[in-house]
Amino acid sequence: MRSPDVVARELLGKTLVRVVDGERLEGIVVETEAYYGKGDPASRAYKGRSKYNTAMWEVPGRLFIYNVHKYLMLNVVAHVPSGVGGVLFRAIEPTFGLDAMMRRRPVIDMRELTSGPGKLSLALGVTRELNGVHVTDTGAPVHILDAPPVLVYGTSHRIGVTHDLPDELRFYVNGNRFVSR
DNA sequence: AGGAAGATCTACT
DNA sequence: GTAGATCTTCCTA
Repeated sequence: MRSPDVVARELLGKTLVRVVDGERLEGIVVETEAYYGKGDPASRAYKGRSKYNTAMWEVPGRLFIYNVHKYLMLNVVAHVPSGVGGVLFRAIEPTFGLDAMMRRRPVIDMRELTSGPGKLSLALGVTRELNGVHVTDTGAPVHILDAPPVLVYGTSHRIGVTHDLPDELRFYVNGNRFVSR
């Protein structure tokens, strides 16, 4: 229940957990981006509320999933009360269940496994049915485990957006191999 | 109904 | 570094 940019920073270092087909997959969040609502031309909420993006207006802490090209983007809803916004997971450092991730996304170079929003969705077996799942519920098929905040981190403009805001809304763990670029 | 654009990725130069 | 694949949503007619 805070601004997307605050949540995006504080998600760095937390553990993203995915339970699928009886297997547990884990990774440390190393790259995120913040998206606002009206006023943010890069946001999926920019053009107003419709069926597919309605999660961005609703309860913070739930997943928001949508596609770009052939891939699914994994987001968590984040905003102050009665606000609009979300945080995109752009990269994780895989820490558990690597073999199961490799099955879903075979790669030679491990660095390619989860170093991008579309890549991590494939590796973690993300599907549209996960829309609306609460990430604070440790019994959920996708949830997040708390960890000490990463105090020093890098920032940049968001990647791949055609109309960005003046602020730098991409956050990443300095020097981590799994950061997308 | 049709076409364009997009928070991407891969393959090839 | 650039081109092309590919799927959902949105805009216009």
